[in-house]
Amino acid sequence: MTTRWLTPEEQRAWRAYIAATMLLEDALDRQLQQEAGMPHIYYSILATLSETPEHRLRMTDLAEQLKITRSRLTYAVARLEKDGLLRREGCTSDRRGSLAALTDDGLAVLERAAPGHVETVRAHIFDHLSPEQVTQLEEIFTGITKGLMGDGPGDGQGDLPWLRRSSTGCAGTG
Amino acid sequence: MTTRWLTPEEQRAWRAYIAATMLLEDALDRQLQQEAGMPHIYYSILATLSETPEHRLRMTDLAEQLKITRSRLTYAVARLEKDGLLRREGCTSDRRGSLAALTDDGLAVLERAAPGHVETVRAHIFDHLSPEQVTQLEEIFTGITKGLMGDGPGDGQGDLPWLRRSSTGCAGTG
DNA sequence: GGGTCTTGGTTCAAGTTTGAAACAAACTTA
DNA sequence: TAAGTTTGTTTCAAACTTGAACCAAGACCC
Repeated sequence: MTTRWLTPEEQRAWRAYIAATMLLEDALDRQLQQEAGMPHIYYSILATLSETPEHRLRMTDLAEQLKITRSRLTYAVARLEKDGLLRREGCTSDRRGSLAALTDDGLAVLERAAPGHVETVRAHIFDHLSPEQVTQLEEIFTGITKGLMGDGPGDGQGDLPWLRRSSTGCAGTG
Repeated sequence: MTTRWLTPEEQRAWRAYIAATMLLEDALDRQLQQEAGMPHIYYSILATLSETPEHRLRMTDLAEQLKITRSRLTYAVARLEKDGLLRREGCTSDRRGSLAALTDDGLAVLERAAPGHVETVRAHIFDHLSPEQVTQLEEIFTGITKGLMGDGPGDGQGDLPWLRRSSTGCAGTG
């Protein structure tokens, strides 16, 4: 079948998206590198852990929530552990499993960096958007995400990791 | 001043954006790695060159158009040159300058990969969007980009590189 | 119990990106 | 024209990411 090229409108939207994404990632990384000594995705790891009741999560759950590979997460967690911001724990109920658990230091770093991070996000994004545009933003990217998650390996239906297994089944030390 | 945290709506939008962006970058990189043996940004370098009349551009112009650092571009161009997909040329009118020029091989690779790339972009994005959403997407990200470009080093006004200097001032060999 | 398959996670080597420092040509100014 | 400054680009070392290969533990099957 002959290629369905992008229309001029689509091209403009696509280029605008790419440009903004590049600049935004850069701005977030720079800000967090300055104020927390780590790139954005590392900060997100800490933030995600802090949102669970036990402040800990299995590696695979963490990776799937953040949409990164397990390999990438392994290295990131190793670095954060070396810095004392989180700790690894074995999983008692499934001895293959590993948990990443936020330390007090990690939580402190997170709380110190959060205001600056939020301010950056707000300044670069939400200050430019009307409430309707915020809604549009969510709808657009939720749809895209759904499409991208159905594609991957899996059955395309029950593939959402947080529906598959209890993440807290291992957090017995809390 | 006390932190202006994100509202629940903003949080949802932000998370949707982050998730989609991660998955999308992955999907594009994987597709282009498969079909063209290079990551998305490398493909974009070739694509950008192909859009100029002379199929060549100065390093700084290329970097600014793609929103990447000059350092990153230097390494990427070195790799692409090693692969024979582009060639470096000196700039005659300003002997500090370097040009990257698309080779015939580079153009061939680009043309072979383009349909698959466009199809991926379409399948993952535009197939999920109404025409109104395409317009919204452009407006939202154009605004964000403008904000991010005003911030950086520069006077915040005439800082658009393509208005500063003729890029073709060096392309004398065409 | 002994195969086999799957799942959770790490490791390896190669490739990519980063930010700062270095370099060189052009511009400015005295 | 000899500083000193700015601009265009590369280089360096360290950090990060990738995909494939690997290992170990659970699950399944007879």
